[in-house]
Amino acid sequence: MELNELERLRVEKLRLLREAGMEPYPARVHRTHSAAEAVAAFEAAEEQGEAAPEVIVAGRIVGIRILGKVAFAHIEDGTGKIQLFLRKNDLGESLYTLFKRAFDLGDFVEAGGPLIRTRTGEISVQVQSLRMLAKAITPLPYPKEYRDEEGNLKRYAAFSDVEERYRQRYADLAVNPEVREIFRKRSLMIRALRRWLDDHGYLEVETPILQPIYGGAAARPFVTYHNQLKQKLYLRISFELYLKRLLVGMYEGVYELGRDFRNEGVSYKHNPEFTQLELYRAYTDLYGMMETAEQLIAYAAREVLGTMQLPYQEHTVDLTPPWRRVALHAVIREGTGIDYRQFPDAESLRAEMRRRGYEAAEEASWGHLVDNLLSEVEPSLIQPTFVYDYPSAISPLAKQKADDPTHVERFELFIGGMELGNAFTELNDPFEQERRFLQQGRAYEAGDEEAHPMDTDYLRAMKYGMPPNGGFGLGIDRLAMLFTDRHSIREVLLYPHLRRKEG
RNA sequence: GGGUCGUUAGCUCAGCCCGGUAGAGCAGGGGCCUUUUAAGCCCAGGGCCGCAGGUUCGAAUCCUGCACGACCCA
Repeated sequence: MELNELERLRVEKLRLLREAGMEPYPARVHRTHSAAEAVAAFEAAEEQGEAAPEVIVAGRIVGIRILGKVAFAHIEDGTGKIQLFLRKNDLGESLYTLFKRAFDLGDFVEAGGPLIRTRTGEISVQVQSLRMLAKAITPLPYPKEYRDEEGNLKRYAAFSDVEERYRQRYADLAVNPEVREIFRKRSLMIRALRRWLDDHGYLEVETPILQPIYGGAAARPFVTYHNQLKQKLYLRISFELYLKRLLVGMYEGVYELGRDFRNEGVSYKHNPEFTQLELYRAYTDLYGMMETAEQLIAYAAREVLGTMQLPYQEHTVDLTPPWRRVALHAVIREGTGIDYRQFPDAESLRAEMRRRGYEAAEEASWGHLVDNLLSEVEPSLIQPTFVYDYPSAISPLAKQKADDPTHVERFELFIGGMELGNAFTELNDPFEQERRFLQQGRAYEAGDEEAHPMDTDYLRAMKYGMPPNGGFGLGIDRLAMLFTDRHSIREVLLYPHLRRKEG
């Protein structure tokens, strides 16, 4: 192990501890109270006029102030912080000296003694016994905390280098409590989504991540290989086709919450693997899914944040249902001045887009050009908005509108200027589905690498009869961004993808 | 993929324009200090200045390339 100067000094302290008969990495812990429990126990005793309880607390040292023959330290555990008050008279010469010489910021320790209030009124453990639980060799970049003139808690030189925070997330979490809070909220959010679905007749299921044919979205897959079966396999880009097969199998409502993988660029709202919720429900449609989306997300906000008014970047997002519903052609015309319905082929739409100063790639199909126009509008869709009626060409799994087969019953949900969800009245006509797959095949031939592949087993399932149904997919990471007011998906992923770096 | 910016001590940063061989605060080390909470005071340390090359008597500083990251655009 290569050690720097600071680490070598701490290794020397390991020796000091062992010489004093104190094992730096013992197996047993004798904690009687968490930090929060100790504080509560003291306050309860104080209120009852009883003697202060004796406790043993355990945690990481996050602050030390040595004043001579007396010292103060704060330790932190999963419930919060508590102060240790150490006196030479209480600990004895040798243990007190060992504390001064061998205990550092970042060490996990155990301290026992009665609870007291110090002169400044802070509830503290007046330490009689002290053990090392795990000596830290590498110093954690603990910031200093202080209160400014207005009394706001400020931090001095906090560990904030974005790259290092992601590469060493453990250190980030250890020293930045607000980062821990992001992932706590994320977990509560996912729990709330599950609870709502479980309470509304959805069955949670698990479907293959390794798939012989990928599908359910427009994206390039990661490819892998099964050696024994001598078979190419894809990491799933969505759960859609496997979940809808289950409706053929007579489940009325199913959902899956898990990881999708898309072999595409990284951005503030894209990571190659991301978490998705997909749900499907028989005997409903696009409009049922709009209500489901509203109820589900509003419920999670109420449970996790206690409010429907979310501060997001410089905006306040109001999640109170019902949400705005606007047709795709209308929202695009509103934002760009182009009514794409007047330009029904790629050539004329491309010309019109260029005339208005928008980029339009030569090889882009009509459907993709429409999608490009939507991207122009996307950042302005801050309040929850269902954009509905999408071109069939870019929606091979959705049912066409009865009065306009060039469009399908599909919506995308936008909140905070991001696409959060996608839903259809699901296509359940096997012959139409076959035509769509063939159409996608032609698009692939024409150079669209994201075109949907043919899936004959899916067609076979549909031929047995698939009930009319609605489906909705929700980007969990982006919802977490919204709930925690983070502008980057990496802030809501514990281990975001980074390029490898030597050393 | 393109553009802009960044990378200096364990952490947070200054120094770079205008080249002369590296600084601060915190952390760490030694000392004083028996109620502190950014504790205080004194002393002494600590650096492949992202990597490689070029220009120059001399490069953290100027130039080129590369790596990694941030932001914007595609």
